[in-house]
Amino acid sequence: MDITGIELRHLRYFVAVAEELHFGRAAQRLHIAQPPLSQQIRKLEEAIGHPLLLRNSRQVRLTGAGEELLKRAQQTLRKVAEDIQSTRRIGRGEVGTLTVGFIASAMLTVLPSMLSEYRRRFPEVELRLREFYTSGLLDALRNGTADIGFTRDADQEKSLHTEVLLPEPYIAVVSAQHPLADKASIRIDDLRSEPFVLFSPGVGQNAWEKVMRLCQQGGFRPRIVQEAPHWLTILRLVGTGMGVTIAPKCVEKIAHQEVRCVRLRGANIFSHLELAYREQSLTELEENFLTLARETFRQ
Amino acid sequence: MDITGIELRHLRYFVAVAEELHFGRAAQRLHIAQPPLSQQIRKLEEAIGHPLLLRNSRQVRLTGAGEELLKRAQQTLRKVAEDIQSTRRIGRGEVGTLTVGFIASAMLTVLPSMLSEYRRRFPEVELRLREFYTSGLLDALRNGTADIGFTRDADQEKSLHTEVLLPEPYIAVVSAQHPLADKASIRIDDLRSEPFVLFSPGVGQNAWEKVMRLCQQGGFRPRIVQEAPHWLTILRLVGTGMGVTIAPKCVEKIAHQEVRCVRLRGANIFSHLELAYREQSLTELEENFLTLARETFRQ
DNA sequence: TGCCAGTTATATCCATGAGATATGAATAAA
DNA sequence: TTTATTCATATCTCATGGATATAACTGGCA
Repeated sequence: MDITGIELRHLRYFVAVAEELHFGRAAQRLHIAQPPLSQQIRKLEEAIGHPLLLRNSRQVRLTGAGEELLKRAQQTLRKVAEDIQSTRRIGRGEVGTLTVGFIASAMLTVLPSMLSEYRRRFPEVELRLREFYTSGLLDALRNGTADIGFTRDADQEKSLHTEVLLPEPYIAVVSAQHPLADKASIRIDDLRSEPFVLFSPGVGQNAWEKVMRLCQQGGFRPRIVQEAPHWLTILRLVGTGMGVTIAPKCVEKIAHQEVRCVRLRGANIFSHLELAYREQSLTELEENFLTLARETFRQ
Repeated sequence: MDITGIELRHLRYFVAVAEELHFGRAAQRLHIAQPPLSQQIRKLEEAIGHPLLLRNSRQVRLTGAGEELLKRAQQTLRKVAEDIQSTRRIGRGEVGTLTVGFIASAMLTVLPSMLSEYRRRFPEVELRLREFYTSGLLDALRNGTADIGFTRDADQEKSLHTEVLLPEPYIAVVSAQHPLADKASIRIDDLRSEPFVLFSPGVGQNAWEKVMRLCQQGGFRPRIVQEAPHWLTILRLVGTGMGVTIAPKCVEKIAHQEVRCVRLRGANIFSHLELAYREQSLTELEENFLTLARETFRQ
């Protein structure tokens, strides 16, 4: 038997004998009989090429080589146990790094409390948060810059999987001075002749088209007087009377005094907050995160 | 299979697959067929409780847990190899510490060059040298303060083994002014009426008795006027004309102008320079030293 | 001196399981 | 669709780890 024939079994047995200095007690501790223990120790000694234990039928002692190997084998056994623990913790998704991309409006939902809960449950996962527009987030997911993304109305992509977390109705946002400002609800075609301030189309083809289709159902094409990249900007502009906008319902959370949010009656198109990730190769880390996300948004 | 069922074999196999990312090539590298390799990897995954490799029949990839285990298993395999190397070096007696005790007169023989040669051959052995009288050296050997001793005419001790390295004839040392000073050789009974300066009897019963027997063969009991613990002291005293002495032949190496060394004709008692050590449990380190000592003194 | 007790080594047998061979299943490329 | 590649499954064989029984050795004790 050469070195490649040495197994952890030999080290476990040797450590037991070296610690007990007694084959019988060591065998008991290992839950095997004494003769096979003697045999395995002999094989180890043959593989190493030197005696490790001096036995006369009255006492067992370690040779110098045996003392050295005892010290090192104890280390090795401890190390292997630790290695397995550590591997299991990663396997359970308890340790590691997870980069989560999100669009700004996702932070207007239960996402913040979900992230908070995740940190509580998995304190040893380093959670990196990065804000994107949906289109940029899809790129980031594809090239691995982000592991999981919260997107809105993402375009379908091969290699990326998306699932709807939260379907939100659209609302109209108008200036507080606007004639429609105090209505409980309006119909989309009430806005046909209004100037529009809309989210920039660069954020995603699909998101843009949903708004266009909504207007189309009202029988008009919106007259766009301004585009802007953030809902806060858009709401401020709407507040000045520059125009009206159509937004997912969650945006009402950041509505201020100068604007009013009005429900859109009869609209059957929804804005979708989605969970997006690379289809293949979900780690346990990612699975754990996804599971919590689904649970949180289901309510 | 739980953790105690994990063997180095599993780690070796896993590292091969994880490095090759290909079961077939890994199996070749391990000189086994592919199916048993797959089986062993599966067992390892079951023991750990998490998948380590993601395989679809086109490619093999590591999971996060797999990457962790790969890194750690590589370390473990390297460590075990180093442990065995290190153990073997100690087994070969190439590393360690050896305490050698000796009597002063041993340094008048080939011992110094033997020690020099030993250091050349075993540079990683720390050689500790301690000077004793024979009786003290035997104590030191018994209680483990010294591992190997160079003694002279040691008393027999159970548990200590002694072997003769160098039988030396006795010589007479007289003052340069002494009537016998210029004889090529004398007989022991030529000294019958001389005053004697002798080595202290405390150094050992046997050594003392040998000198007594030598005188007895000359038909007299020596008249001892002085005892001293070092040959250099004795020779100085002899040089002053205080008396004569009987010494092992090697002492002539430190004879100075005021004394003369004279061969003793017809004496058949020899002083023995010996090698002494605990009988049981000679380490390779000690064996190597003893072998070189025997070789050196044989010449 | 010889017997006893305690301990390790040896002999032999059995059963587990590591590994081989043959084949199936899955998937990407042609 | 076919083919080539690759991993998994099924089955068999044989090596070997472990059990049992016993021998050999050694120190203590009568």
